[in-house]
Amino acid sequence: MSSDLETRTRYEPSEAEPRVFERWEQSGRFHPEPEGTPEENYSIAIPPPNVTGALHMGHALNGSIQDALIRHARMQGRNAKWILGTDHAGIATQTQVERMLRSQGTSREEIGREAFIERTWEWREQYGGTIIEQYKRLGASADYTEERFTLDSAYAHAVQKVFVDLFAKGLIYRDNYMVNWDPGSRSAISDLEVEEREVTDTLYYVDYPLESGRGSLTIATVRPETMLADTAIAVHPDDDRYTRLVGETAILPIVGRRLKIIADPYVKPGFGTGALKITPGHDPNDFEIGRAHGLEEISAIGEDGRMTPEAGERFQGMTALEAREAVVAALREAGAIARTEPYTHNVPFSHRSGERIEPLISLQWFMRMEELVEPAIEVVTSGRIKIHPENWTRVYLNWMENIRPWCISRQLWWGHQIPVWYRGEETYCGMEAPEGEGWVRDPDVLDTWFSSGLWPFATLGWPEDTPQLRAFYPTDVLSTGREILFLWVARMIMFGIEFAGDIPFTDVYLHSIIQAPDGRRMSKSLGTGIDPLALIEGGPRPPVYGSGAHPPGEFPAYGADAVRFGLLAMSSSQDVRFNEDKVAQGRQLANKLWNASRLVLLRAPDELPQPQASTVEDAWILSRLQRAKAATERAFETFEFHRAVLGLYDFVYGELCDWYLELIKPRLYADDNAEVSAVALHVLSETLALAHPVIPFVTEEIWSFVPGSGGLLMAQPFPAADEALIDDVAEAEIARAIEAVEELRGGRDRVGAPPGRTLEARLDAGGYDRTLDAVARLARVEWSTNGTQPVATVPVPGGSIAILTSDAVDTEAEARRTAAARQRLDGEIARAEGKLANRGFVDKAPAQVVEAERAKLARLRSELEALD
RNA sequence: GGGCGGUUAGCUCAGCUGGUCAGAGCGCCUGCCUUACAAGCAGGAGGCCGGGGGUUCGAGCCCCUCACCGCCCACCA
Repeated sequence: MSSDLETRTRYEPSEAEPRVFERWEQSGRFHPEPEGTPEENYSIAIPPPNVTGALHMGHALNGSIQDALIRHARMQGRNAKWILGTDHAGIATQTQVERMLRSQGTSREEIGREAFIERTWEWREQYGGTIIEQYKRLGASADYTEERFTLDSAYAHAVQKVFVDLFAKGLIYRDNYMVNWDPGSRSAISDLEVEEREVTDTLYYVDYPLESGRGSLTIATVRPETMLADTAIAVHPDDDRYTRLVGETAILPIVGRRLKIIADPYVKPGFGTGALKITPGHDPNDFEIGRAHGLEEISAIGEDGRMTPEAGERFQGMTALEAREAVVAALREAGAIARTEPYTHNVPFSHRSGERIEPLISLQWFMRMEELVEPAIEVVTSGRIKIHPENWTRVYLNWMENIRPWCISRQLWWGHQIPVWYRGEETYCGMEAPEGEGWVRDPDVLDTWFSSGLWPFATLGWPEDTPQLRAFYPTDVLSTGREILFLWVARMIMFGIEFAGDIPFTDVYLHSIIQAPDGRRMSKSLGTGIDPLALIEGGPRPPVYGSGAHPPGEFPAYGADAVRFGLLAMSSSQDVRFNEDKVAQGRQLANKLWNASRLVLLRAPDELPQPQASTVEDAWILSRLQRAKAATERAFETFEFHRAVLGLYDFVYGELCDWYLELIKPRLYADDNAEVSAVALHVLSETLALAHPVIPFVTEEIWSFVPGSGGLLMAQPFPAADEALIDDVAEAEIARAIEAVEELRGGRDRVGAPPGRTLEARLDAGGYDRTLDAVARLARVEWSTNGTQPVATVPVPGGSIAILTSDAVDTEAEARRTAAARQRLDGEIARAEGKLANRGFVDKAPAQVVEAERAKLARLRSELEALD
């Protein structure tokens, strides 16, 4: 294997990653034994992806986050379990299978419920494993040995138990109530599955004649077809225009129904005509008003989206849209339409099917939330559960405080069937079918979110008292997108407290949403989505992703580490545009680590002493390493993953490779290099361990070449910062040397020195005692004490360096350059002097800030002086 | 209608409690096939930190306000 290291100058993720994953999985370390307490252990329950799903960017980002957290905890020596599984995803899955059936020329109605469910299970067998395999490709160190599915029999048992218990407590009830009817999936959906879209409709002004014959009342509506179900007209109680009419009766055009004119403060006098038709059967507000006033509820539109017999013979069977046209035509004919105007407003649509929601009254199961909400609020206000970023806490609390009943029944076949049976007037709720003949089970299934609300504990075996539950519940972190904070997170908290007896997790991390490069949502239908696997293994790059350095065509095979790095680097603010450069940056980092390791490993002797700093650069890199470790640790603690990865990148490039390795090359190439090898290897090993949670593959691969490493990097301790190794003196000296080298290189360039040429230079600055040779070598100069006139002078910390020789010097340009440098220094000196002359600054600023300013001034002055 | 983010180099973004904070990656320009890496190395150009007020000795960083952009929540026909 070591031949790879010698010959390969490029790290090949596609070659290494599958091999490394194999080793991990074989090691059994993804599966923790259910030992110890939840406090000692660490666990994360994955937001279960839909079985129907394929890995998208959201999964990949969240997977990268969770895996980083899990690996970090595991390396800290904690028994770490990443609970894995998939969700049966009622509507989504049923839709997919129905589509398949249609393509086969049949339908679910045709084959019947039992066969349909069977087909769906088959479908799941065939396609349900896809996303799990994709998580593996990402490097997810989840517990694959205990994969869960929300329809597994044990899980179903938990769901039934929760329902039965809540029913017994009276929190679940059945009622005729206004629901969001989704004509697309032919099911009720919850408020949270409704999305508002802006639509321009026509606002019709319709005259409703008064029964008294004394004129008419004009109302405004965008849905004239619903007037067939009107049962009243409402005006505001203080609306002087109408108060005299309250209690009178109007006649519903076309239908002729008598409508009472009522007063209700809900009506906005300023909107439309100030008179509102009340349709309790088809409008949520009207429904409330109707119940408050005891109005009749008429259902003119049925669950099939067509007009019911109650709409009248003329309209029965029409779709709502057809009925609208017919009603308008009839009204026009009767001269009842006063006028029309275009009207733009928000209209509810189904999140799932995309169809316009039809509010209607339906017999559904509901869950009362007040009792469960209270403790779920308390655990957050008390800080037992922390939400990150913090400002989402208020959003959570606000929603919880205004919570409404949850419609939990769905008119689907795929899901947890409601454990309720009916016989005549009797209703039975229980885990098993009731004894006796003639019972019919409720055909509806539960909202998918009802079952996924039990995820953190049902996956661990609840309601049984299992070792897994005892070892890993409560879990530690729940990482997810904020769009399901209410849909899912809030419900897990409520169910967790109520049924598992404790909060389900202590931290909720709401990650960024990654958008397409043009700022739109990543979506299949828009063509703005990309497949993370295409990034990892190579694949099509859609047009919106192609530009500049990344033209449309194919993604290169970046590898999983690069994708993980890139996604974490992008995840800073709440909405972030996908940036392929960041992924490329991750690939460069992997490659850099690989090559840095080659430099160190291929030269390290077999016998190494204890690593110990013997030079200033050794002390420097050890000191910088401690800072990198502390910064990484802090980033993990605060869920600031972009800082963790970009900080690592900066350390590896800006300190380890660009400077430390360059500084030690002469020592490394010497015959007796054991001492420096020991330090270099130590720093390399710690860096690999530090980076492992975010780029696990390449670090693990390199680790296998580290002499004496033995075992897996994933099982090594996570490096902790050692304060004792912080060395401010060494840091200052190397910082100074680096600046001098950079200044000199710039100077060389300006005097036109060929890259290979060694120049004569004179150091007119202090503080370089231990770095003289290093500066000379890295800047390719030879120190001289020659007092001749320099061809160029560069300012460096503590003075200046005079460049004495050169082949082709543009003295004029260099003079301009020196003048510019002088001008800059003059300016900075003036600014510093001004600051220090300011009494306010000297008196009020902290002493150390003032001191630093004085030191800065002194330094600038000496640099200016040295230029002359 | 309420709330939350964002507006910093050509592009995508960092800038933690206000004091070397004006940065990174990519792109661009100039050199280098220097014995870890050409998917590399070195150097360089490029920004009144969205506009306007204010607080402060000192403000991308705090306050107010305006303007756009994005998202979440919300029962105005």
